[in-house]
Amino acid sequence: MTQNPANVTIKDVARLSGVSPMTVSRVINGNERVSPVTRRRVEQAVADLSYVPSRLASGLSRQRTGTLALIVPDVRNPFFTMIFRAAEDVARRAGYRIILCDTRGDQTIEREVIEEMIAHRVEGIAIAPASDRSKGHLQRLAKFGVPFVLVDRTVPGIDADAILGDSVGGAQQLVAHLISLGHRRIGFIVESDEVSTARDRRLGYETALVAAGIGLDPAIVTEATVDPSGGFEGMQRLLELADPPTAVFTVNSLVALGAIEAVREAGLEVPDDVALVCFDDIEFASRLNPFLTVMEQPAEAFGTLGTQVLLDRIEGRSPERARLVVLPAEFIVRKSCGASLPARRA
Amino acid sequence: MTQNPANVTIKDVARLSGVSPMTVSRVINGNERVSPVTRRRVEQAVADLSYVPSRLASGLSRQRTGTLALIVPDVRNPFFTMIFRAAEDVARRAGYRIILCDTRGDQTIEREVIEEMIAHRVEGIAIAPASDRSKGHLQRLAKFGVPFVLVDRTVPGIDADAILGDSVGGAQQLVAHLISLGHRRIGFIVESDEVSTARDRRLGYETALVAAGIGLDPAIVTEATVDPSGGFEGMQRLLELADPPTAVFTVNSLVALGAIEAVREAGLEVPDDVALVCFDDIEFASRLNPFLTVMEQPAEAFGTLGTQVLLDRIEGRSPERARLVVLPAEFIVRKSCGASLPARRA
DNA sequence: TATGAACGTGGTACCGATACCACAGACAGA
DNA sequence: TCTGTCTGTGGTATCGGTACCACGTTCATA
Repeated sequence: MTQNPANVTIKDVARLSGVSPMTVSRVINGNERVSPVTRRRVEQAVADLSYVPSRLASGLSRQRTGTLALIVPDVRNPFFTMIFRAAEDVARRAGYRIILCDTRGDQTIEREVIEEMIAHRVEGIAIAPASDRSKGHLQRLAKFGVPFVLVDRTVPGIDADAILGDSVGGAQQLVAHLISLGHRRIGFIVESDEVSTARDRRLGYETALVAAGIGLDPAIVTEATVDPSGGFEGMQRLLELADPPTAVFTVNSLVALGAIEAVREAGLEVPDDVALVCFDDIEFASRLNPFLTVMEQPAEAFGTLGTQVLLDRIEGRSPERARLVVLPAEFIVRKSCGASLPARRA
Repeated sequence: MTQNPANVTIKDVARLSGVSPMTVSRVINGNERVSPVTRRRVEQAVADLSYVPSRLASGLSRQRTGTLALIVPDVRNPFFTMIFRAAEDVARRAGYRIILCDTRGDQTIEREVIEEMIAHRVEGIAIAPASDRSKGHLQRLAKFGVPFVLVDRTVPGIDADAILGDSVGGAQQLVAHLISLGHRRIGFIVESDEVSTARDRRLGYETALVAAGIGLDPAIVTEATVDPSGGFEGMQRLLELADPPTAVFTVNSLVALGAIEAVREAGLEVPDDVALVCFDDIEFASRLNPFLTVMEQPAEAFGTLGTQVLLDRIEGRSPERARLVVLPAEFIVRKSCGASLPARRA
């Protein structure tokens, strides 16, 4: 039995090629101050022994790991998956690796994951924080001097680079569209006010209503978890009202899916009985059935720009002040808003 | 300015609490042979300095990292995302972290990623290999003594623990169902024969046809990439035939989505003009529109069992021989197969 | 009172790589 | 021929922890 290659160290390579570990290190790292003959001998030994340098050791010695982290609340949400793919691409090109972490929107897990990443000595973090209560976690990152960029969500009191969507404007446009179709009683299924996108979308929702001279009715704004089951329950609550909304805006498309199920379970239909609009498209769902009227956010751009901004910050190319990027969303009218139906009132 | 806590080492903590680094190490690792008084002093110092032990250093010294890797061909595929979530859960409970890697089904990236994970000294890998050509990569893992478990796909010539779905049986059942509905000309859109699930599903497809006394026609079996665009092109090819199939089986649901688009673009409809069945449900798509007749695989179970089997192997609880787990799939009849339509022929 | 075990703690070497400095030899210019 | 520079290489300390062994105390038991 030959030795397990995972235990082969730089010294073994040095011994076999008859040079010092230092020279092997130079060859591995592409340092040009090595004679061609030596280089070849070392490379041969590396191959013969199947030597793979330990990133633990080199990271420790070099005091840098070349690793980033992307922390998101839910990898099942295609929006975040797309961000990851794009981020990975940019990171790889820049010579970094990226670790994906799922917090499940849970503060405790988020805290653990962040400690984890600090312990790993990642060089930077892109994070879609679970909520405003993530503030403490982010301050901890700042204290440790770990650069980070906020993706999709801000946190009050945290001054950092951020890549955001235009939640206020997008929501406003979605709701204005419903209004233009004649709706005046428009419900809103939204997640906790402790999430910046939820707050911003609520603001856009209210702005659109007020601009149209429609009074706000807190009874038709309901809080839910950001997944289909949350949307289901939220819609159920709205439908049980004495005077239910004729149209509903949901904070994202996962919530919309559940909302639709609730509508159907009540023996009603979308958009005939309840019109529906939401944020974020779900590619796979829309291909099968281009149904949801959505405000589609450029997920890849979130990942690409987020990573670039982070790398700029890490490598000291950023200005002192925090950078803020706001990405416009694309309004896609499909069936769920009932745009093709006759307007309710002229 | 206080010192950056990321640079605080065990020695700083030792100095502040007036003990040796060794004792600090004991406190950190919950070793009970430390007096309560000392323990409290050390804990205080840890808190005061915001000390977070370096996983690089401890990993290097301890010769174990407590890290696993999950390598998949496409994180956008909900099937793999579900596996990740489940795997993470099991890993966390067992005190391990898990790194998710996306190879994009690309051999080159897969090779890089595996080298990466070896360099990281992960203690085990769960992998859905890109194709049979991954064999070399897996042999490399074996050579390095890194335990690994195959998830969803096998590779000929690789003897390792594996968690698989019943691709042969599932495919057979799907195709038999189409036959029972009167179809005799059944197409197949499948990925490269270098992927075990593709081979197995093809085998199931052929078995079902032969069992029904239907001849095989290579003209209506077409190869495609495993995503909507592959399905789109595959279906286009089938529809262009002089004698196109009346029903089509696609290797998974992402392919099915594209196939449906092609059918529609040709001015036809599913299932009226072409019936459709496939593997893997897409939760988000099916909630919106319970349309696809599918063979749903228990994705979470793949992740859960895969990780458990891997951990057993790592911790020496496994038998010498490789374990093979085959998970049954669930047949869900919905609209795309046209089951509710009058049968074609009696 | 002597003995030995158990307890709490520290010293030292080492995990595997790299930074920094030193140094021998080749070679150019005076 | 002598000096000075450049090239290629090695020695040593160090990154931040941990394993292993040793040591002084305390305390129960003979």
